[in-house]
Amino acid sequence: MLKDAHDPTPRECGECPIRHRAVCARCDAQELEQLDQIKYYRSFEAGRTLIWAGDRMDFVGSVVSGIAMLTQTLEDGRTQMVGLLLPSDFVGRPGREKAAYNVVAVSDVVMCCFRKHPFENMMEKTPHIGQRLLEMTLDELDAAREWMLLLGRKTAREKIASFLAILGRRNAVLNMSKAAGQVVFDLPLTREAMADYLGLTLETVSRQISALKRDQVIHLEGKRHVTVPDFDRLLEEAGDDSDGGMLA
Amino acid sequence: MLKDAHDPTPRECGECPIRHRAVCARCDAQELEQLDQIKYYRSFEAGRTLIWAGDRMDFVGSVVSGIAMLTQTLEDGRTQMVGLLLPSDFVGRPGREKAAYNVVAVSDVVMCCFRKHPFENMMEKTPHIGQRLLEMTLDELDAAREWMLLLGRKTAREKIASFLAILGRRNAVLNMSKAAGQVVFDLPLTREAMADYLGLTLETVSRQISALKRDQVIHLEGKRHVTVPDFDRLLEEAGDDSDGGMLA
DNA sequence: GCGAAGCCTTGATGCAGATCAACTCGACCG
DNA sequence: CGGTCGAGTTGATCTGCATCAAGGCTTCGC
Repeated sequence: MLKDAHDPTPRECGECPIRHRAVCARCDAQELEQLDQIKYYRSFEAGRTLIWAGDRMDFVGSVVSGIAMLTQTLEDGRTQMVGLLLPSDFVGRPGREKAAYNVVAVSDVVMCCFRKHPFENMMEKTPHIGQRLLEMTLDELDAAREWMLLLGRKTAREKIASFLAILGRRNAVLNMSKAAGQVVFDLPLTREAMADYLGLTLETVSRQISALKRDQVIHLEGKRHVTVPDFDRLLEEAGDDSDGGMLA
Repeated sequence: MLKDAHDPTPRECGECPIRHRAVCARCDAQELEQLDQIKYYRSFEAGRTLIWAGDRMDFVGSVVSGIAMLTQTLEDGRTQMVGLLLPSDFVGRPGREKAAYNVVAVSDVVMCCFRKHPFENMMEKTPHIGQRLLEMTLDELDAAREWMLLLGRKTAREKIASFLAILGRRNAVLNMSKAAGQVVFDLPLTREAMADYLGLTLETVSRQISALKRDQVIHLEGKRHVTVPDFDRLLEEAGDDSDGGMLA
């Protein structure tokens, strides 16, 4: 096994940035102490594969910081991203022996890992952990289904616009959207990773981004910094039922 | 609201065909009695839309018999299937007010519906129901991710072969695969529904099925009855990592 | 400063699958 | 029995994206 990028920053759960959004969201002080007994941190540098599909898994865990992707590949090398893991997202499946997907660090990543068997035991005794995991899994399933619509039925331009809209929406929530409609963010992925996300080639991704720039739907500063002057315009380009379907 | 096809067959949980696979799989006699208080059956005829995306949902439930599909549509009518519901599959999301997807009966369908609020209350008091739902949701998420690989990266021929392989595998399990490799089953979907499943047009579906028939990968009797003389051959055509990835 | 490696862009060409259209087949019905 | 309607097939043509190929920009090490 390869050595980690550098020693993970050790932390207390109390000062953990994902404390209130991860599987452990509803744990009390005593439960956190229990988790503390079975957890450890690991860091990975950008580009590193954390887990290979088929590997035996002896832990599950949460992304603490950074971004990772789940991918699947066909024998001939075609690859499709099937999950984008952000801080607080859960990795692994309790009860499963072997990893089903590759997990690759997009940026530098810190993970909070729980030894699998103790974690499974704790889940049995602490229902709200399973309840929280259920919520998170249902959210992921919704995201996957949105993504299936994109993969199956959207044009290349709509795919790019949809992806930008997702990033923009996430950022708008964090930054409490400055001014009217103006949204700004950085692309966290390379063109190739975007292509794997969207079921396109990297050339098509590049061309469609250029096209959206030419048509003033977005502005680009460098390769990664995006400004959306009119978010509604972007949503139109994304093709889906306007409003952004905020579901209870 | 439209009238149901005909009166649903009333049943006891004890003689329910999905008793041991649905959300209620681990319920004891007393819990079944509780469920009985909050459940009712409904029947729908083939083609009927059970639920429209955006509708207020006052129940969740299980498919007892028949097949239904979850679909999403873009404004201009392009539609993508995002879930295929077989007997025992769960419909709806506890905690959610409005339906996120259309649910359409593919064949005649009987559903076991639970009034939503009482069911949510019961989930809180009966952790193993939530645990069972978590298992089922994780399985669905895996299926969705397999599907994403198909939608994003497979050719039309591979998509058709993959779909036939899924049906064949399911049937092989039920029928204990007669003889060496020979697998037989009926297509439960129209060409159009298959197209919506696979992100293709119905013409392309038809052509690729004809091509697989021409190349002796399958035999057809009528439009719907399929025989697969060599299942491994079909799996090769499906393109994915042979063996069929049976994961713990 | 220079070469090499990554990441990205842009152009030329080809092809898989969409689109448009005609036709077949079987089921149902008066 | 003929008519209609829905499901499926097959052909001709078009087009969006993949593929192949060349080159630009930035960063890094020497």
